[in-house]
Amino acid sequence: MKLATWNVNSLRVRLPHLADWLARVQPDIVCLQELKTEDAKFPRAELQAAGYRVAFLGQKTYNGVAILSRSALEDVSTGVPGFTDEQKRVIACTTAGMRVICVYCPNGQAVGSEKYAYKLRWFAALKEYVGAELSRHPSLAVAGDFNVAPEDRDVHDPKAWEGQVHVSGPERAAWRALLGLGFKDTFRLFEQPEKIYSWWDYRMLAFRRNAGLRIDQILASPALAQHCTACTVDKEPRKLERPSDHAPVIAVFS
DNA sequence: ATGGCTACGATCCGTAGA
Repeated sequence: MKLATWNVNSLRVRLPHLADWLARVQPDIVCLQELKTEDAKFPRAELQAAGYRVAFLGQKTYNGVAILSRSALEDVSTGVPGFTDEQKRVIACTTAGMRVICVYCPNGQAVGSEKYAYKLRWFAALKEYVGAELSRHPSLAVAGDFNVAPEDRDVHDPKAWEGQVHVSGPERAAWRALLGLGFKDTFRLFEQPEKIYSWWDYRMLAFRRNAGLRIDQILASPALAQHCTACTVDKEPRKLERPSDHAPVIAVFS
């Protein structure tokens, strides 16, 4: 069973890459972020033709999340209950015997900015939400673009990034608070090569230099993590013409 | 040198991403 997450940075632009990738990798469940697409323009027919049921929460220009699954999607919920937010960042469903929460966490722009404060508020609300969900759904995955590089080894140049947004202490503490609920970062359940990242700036030849951050993660509840047999980043789509700036992350469960 | 790309929705530049 393969569960993947991918920030596609415009679903309409990336649909050919996504379709090719689905055919090649054959994931069972896919969490998508940054659709940048209104629901009316969601490419439902194309994804159904590829063999997936779909649940999505979109908006014009910004944000937008979706879950694709080869199995039925049940009990779809959107947003974080009790956290009023115009930004479409969270969708959840039950599928293939597990609960899946797809998240597009806020960028935060710059430490100290209003968007940074929003990011921290948002993470606090997410923690309450996933904690409550965990008690109801022992087999729970939280997958997406967290916009946090949890440790220095997730950063190509920790010195240059020190104290910056995505790596600041409060952001990392907010991310670690999710692990405090019992979740595992599936990528770190396994021995990994060094310098594995999931995002590279479009500028400065960052991908060629592997100047990236590992900000996309698949978190698994204790019961689910026991069944995780692998977690990898698939860099292949990042090598294509007009790529997303993020690469997919794939976790395998027995 | 605080830029460098890319996507979007509005024009022929501004906002945002990370």
